[in-house]
Amino acid sequence: MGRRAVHDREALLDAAIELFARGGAQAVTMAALARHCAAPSGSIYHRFPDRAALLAAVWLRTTERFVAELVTVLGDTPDPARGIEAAVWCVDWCRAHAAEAQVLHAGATAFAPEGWSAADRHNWDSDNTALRTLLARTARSVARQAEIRADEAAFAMFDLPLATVRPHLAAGRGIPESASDLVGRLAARILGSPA
Amino acid sequence: MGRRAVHDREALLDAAIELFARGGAQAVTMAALARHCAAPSGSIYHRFPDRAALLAAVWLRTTERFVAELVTVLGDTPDPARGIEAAVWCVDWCRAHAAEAQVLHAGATAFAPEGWSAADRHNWDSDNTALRTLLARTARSVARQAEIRADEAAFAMFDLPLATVRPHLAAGRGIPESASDLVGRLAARILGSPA
DNA sequence: GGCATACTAGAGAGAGGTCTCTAATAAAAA
DNA sequence: TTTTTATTAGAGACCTCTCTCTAGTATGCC
Repeated sequence: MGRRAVHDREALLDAAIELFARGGAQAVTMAALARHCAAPSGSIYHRFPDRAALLAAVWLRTTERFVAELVTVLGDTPDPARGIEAAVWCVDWCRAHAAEAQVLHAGATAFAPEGWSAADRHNWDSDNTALRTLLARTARSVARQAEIRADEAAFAMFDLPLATVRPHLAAGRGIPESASDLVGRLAARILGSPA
Repeated sequence: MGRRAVHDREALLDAAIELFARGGAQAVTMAALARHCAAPSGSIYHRFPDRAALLAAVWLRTTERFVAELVTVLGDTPDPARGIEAAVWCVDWCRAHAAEAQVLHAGATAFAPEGWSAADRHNWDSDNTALRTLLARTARSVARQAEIRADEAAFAMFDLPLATVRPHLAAGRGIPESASDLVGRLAARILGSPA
């Protein structure tokens, strides 16, 4: 099968995410990645045809991992209690994955998707529509049972945890345990369950 | 008094904010700003000693303007009703100032404050402590009257509107009117006033 | 008018990043 | 062993950006 890889794709992406967490997208350069991994630039270009492909891969792998876990947390037929759990889980995930949380929190636009290849753009689109339908379905289901509006339920489950986590990520701090508590309380208040 | 300025400081900052809204901090280069204003690079460097000073000015002017208006909205002795107004006002401000909202939403770290001059860093520090004490005082006052915790009140007044606005900013869309409604309802629910 | 001043104007050096290209190398397959 | 192939290795052309430096120009004041 040819020579065994010293720098495999996953390790390079891990390093790229690390660079991103430290200095934002502008710190994720092919040259910086090569330095950080002590790899020659050729090895980087062997995996990623250009910088846009690297940035796309950082975004896509991170979001896909996050959503895959989120799906299992939400389960098949989410109710308000499950919605609160999901909100708290988002906070806990950010605490456990500090660097990837920075990626998520920066949003796709930080990775210059306008420069991505057609294939990467397509993957991004499918991820987006899949996520949107998942969230819409979940929000509707929870909102019906909690007797509130769907946009309120959606906020409580997804925007609320990200908003709580955001100041800590921006400051480069870790996420305190109290953030999970706060999200649990607020989500409970919005979703109307006993606090 | 010397020659009249063709490119004055405020106009350059407006242009820089425009560039930021379109392409993030990496798009705010001295060269790009010069191109965008059809000014020679010398004129840019006449106003801003280096790129870090430009980025600092973009951040500082934007936040100082926002906070100055916020102070008047909050008034002297904020109560829960005033807190809800402030939350909705944040959303309306973002709608009315799309480009500056992008700056605010990106956070200071997007402007590489580690490279700022000592003077700019100092201004940033004072702004921060002033804002923090303002928010803490407001949150305490509102929380006492609403009989909730201070961190919950702070969330409802400041993090909540930013979180609601965030997805729209990230997508490059304008802020819909419905966002103001949503924030009003959620803030009312958290602050415990009649919805 | 003449002078001082504040600004415009833009060339150019130097640094760093992107990407291409060729050669070397290690491991699996024949 | 020989061949094939995936990968490492890194030199180098090209581009863009930052920042410096010198010269030119318009305006207010004496």
